[in-house]
Amino acid sequence: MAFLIVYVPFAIWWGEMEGDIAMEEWKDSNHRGADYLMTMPMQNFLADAFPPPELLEGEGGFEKHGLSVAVGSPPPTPPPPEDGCSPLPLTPQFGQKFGSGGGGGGGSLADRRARGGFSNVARISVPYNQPVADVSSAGAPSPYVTIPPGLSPTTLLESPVFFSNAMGQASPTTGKLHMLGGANDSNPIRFESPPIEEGSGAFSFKPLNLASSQYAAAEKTKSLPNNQHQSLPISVKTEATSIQTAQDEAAANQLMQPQFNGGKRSRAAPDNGGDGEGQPVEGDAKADSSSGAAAVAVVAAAAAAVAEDGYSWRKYGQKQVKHSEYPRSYYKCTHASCAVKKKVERSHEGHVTEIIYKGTHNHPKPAASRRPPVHPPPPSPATTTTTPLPPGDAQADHAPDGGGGSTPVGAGQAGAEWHNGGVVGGEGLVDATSSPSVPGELCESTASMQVHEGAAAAQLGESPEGVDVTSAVSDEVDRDDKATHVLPLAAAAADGESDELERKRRSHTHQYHCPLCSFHGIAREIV
DNA sequence: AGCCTTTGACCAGCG
DNA sequence: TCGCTGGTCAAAGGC
Repeated sequence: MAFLIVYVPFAIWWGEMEGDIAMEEWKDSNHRGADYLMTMPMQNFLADAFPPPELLEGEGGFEKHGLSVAVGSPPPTPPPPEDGCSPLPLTPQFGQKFGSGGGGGGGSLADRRARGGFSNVARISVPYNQPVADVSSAGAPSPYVTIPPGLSPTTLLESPVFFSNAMGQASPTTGKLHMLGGANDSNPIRFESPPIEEGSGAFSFKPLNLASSQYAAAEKTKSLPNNQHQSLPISVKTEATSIQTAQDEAAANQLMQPQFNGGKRSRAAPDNGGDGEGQPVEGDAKADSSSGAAAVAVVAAAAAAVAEDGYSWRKYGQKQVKHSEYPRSYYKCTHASCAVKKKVERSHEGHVTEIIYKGTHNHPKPAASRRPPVHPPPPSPATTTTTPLPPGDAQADHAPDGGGGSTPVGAGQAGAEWHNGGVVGGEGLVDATSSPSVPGELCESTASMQVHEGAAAAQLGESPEGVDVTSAVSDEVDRDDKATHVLPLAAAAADGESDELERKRRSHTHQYHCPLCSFHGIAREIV
């Protein structure tokens, strides 16, 4: 089946967060490829959201604002985030023993290796440490985040994750671009319906950088003036079996707001692989966020949405997969008649590197009641600061349940500051601002995150700070899971994968930055 | 008591 | 047919 893949990169901001976040690199102007195929039947959602490739290319590529989303298969149902909390990955999975490999405990050597978890260690840092600048320059592919089935591409696109505010920056993905046309004329990209083909779309977000780890971050901070953030790659993929309709939007809407209210996390830990799921971004966000409370909320919601879909999930397995550095956790929707499943890969640090949804929820999200109560975020000092929170620490609560976590706490309240990757193309920033709270999964440091109202401001006419959204069109052709699989940017770069691959990967991508949390997100279209 | 996570084992697909 | 790999099951235990 087709997948909707979303890559959400986490980035860590080093140094100033100001609006400067230039995501330049993100865009890959050259590669849009003819491949830009949006074959998914998601047209419904995406139609507006994605600009035609041509448009994108206008600027050498893609970088226009907005996300590009590829929809592969039937649009996933957008799960409204219910739980207010998004789980943050607090607990690294380092010593964790990974689920049984096929062989189970006694299993084959391979299994043992996999389970050993040892292997992971070596690999862990790779993706995260790379400085953004490098990445961008390198064109490193970013990791992705998959969009939950519950979320419709549209939702994602509009979600705060990608855009600073609910209003949503105009972006191909958001589908709002077309609306913004006037405002953002500068943007090359307009959202006319992008060429989307049914059946094969893929929507993905990739994490750009990899320096998610605090450790690395700390060091880099000093050294990297410009490269202020490192990102952690997160990919989210969704395989949707059915098409979503209004439901998605509704869900999206729900995600946007309610979530933030909840303070308490639900138990379920959706994305987390069981580790802690994300915790709602609380706290700090508020500090600065004041400026964009609303926007923040939205953003957070979006983030949450990505990270958590608002549904309740039960983890039924974990396993180290060969192609992935990190263990993959398997979740099922706890709803009686719902067969939706999702696979979540988390880094040892607890960052979600990839989420793959399979199926579509055939039921409404869990009652709001489950949403975590809002926890007042502890004021975090460094709201804007780059100091990355320790993965675990930052989060106040994580909202576990799949849905759970959808939102982080107070997301609305929390003001996590997000920057969307500006258009790399060098165009003006599109600001999107970020969301206050990001689901832990997506953003570890959510607590500290603040939201810039950039996006909102943008709409308002204010210039967004640092939020850049980049979109690129890519040639990407991969459809299968592997194809969708996200490689850490750093790794990719290091590996020296062909430029093309990276280009492809980056194509149709949009970047997002969260100054505080280092969350970088990239949406990528996969055909 | 219910729900969830953990994790070894089992199963199916593929080369 | 075998081995590898990914996905799922289910017992045990925790909250």
